[in-house]
Amino acid sequence: MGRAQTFETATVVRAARTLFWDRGYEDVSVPDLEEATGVRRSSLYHAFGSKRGLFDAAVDSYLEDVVRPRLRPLRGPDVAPGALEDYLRGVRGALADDRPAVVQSGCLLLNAATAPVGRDEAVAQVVHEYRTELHAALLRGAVAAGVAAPQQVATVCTSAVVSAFVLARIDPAEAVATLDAVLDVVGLGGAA
Amino acid sequence: MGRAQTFETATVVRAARTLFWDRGYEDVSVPDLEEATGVRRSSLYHAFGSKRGLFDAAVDSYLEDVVRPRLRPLRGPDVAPGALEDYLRGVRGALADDRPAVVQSGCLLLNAATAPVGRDEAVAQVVHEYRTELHAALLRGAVAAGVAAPQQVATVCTSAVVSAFVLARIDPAEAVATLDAVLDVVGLGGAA
DNA sequence: CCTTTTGTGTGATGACCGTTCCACTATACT
DNA sequence: AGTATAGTGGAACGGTCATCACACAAAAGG
Repeated sequence: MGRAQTFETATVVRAARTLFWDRGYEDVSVPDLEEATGVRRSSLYHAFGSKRGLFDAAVDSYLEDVVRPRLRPLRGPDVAPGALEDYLRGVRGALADDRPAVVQSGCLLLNAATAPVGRDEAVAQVVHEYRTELHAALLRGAVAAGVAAPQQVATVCTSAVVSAFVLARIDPAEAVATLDAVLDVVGLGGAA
Repeated sequence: MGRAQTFETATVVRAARTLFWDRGYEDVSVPDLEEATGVRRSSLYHAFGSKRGLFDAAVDSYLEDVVRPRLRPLRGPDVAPGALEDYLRGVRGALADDRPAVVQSGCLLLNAATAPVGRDEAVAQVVHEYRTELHAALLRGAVAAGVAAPQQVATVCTSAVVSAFVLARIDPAEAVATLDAVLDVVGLGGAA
């Protein structure tokens, strides 16, 4: 019963996610969100409760549509030997991409970690879980690849990914170089 | 000639630096700065021109008093073989420190990198130079330590330091674990 | 058809932001 | 002592922020 929503929730969340990803939580204003989504304040507040509610929806969408698909090959019961290398090269490719929107945004969650909103308990928790999930996935990849010290390799790879995303905003070339170096050190960087 | 300043510039900059370090540029308001420094707006604007001017002074102070002293052993003409390990262990110690103010603040510059103010050209440039300087210093340390592939080792260590500082705000224990792992992988982590 | 329920559009709310203006105070040079 | 100069305190500025209140629009159930 009642009037039907004139916008598609997923589309609006995706638009908001792009904006938050690029500019961070606090630098995006509600008028900015209105413009990007084409939906007026009152509707956004009706649907999401607050700016923060929309951000939380954007974070969920980020995890579901961006993070998990990239991690999928490392999470199933059978992990291919080359899955870790594939993942690292995939991230490398994304950061080396010319499209500036992709390059300069880094990671939505890591950006939030160092921002004021990162001091929020719930946000900090999500970021923590993200890193834990990433590390666990890379560990599975390291084991599957048969490296000598999988635990340390996984941690080093995780740190490379984290710092690459942070550097992406400042110096994409260095971000790529970081991933190349870790591929070398870990012994996956050969002519492959 | 004229009236003398009633506050010591260095002290005020240090207080502002602590605040910016902890909370970031945009989350610190001018009233916050007044309270932390004990100096009124008009005097701050007279001395530093703007909130941004005070932030720039805080960044200079951070580089001079925090970054460079820690990097000193890696910059002179003679670098000790253990200097790289000492540096990494020093950062580890700082992050493992119980004092919450130290632990949870990460790095003033890296925090700025992912924040809105990081999109400012001048700030991005400073952060880039910081990372370059850090990498160069670690490279000297890697050469002095006589590791097999100094270039890659330096890059991996740099990435570990960067991600440790970012993680410090969310999960200090993981930040420490990251540095431990890189010490292991690089071959400096033995019983030493 | 008419009522109920839900979504939308407009406009205003109080709070806070960084910055500026101006009168007043204190120092240093003549 | 007198005057030019620089620093300080306090109040105010316009602008923007996130949020909300209320009237109107549309769809579903009786």
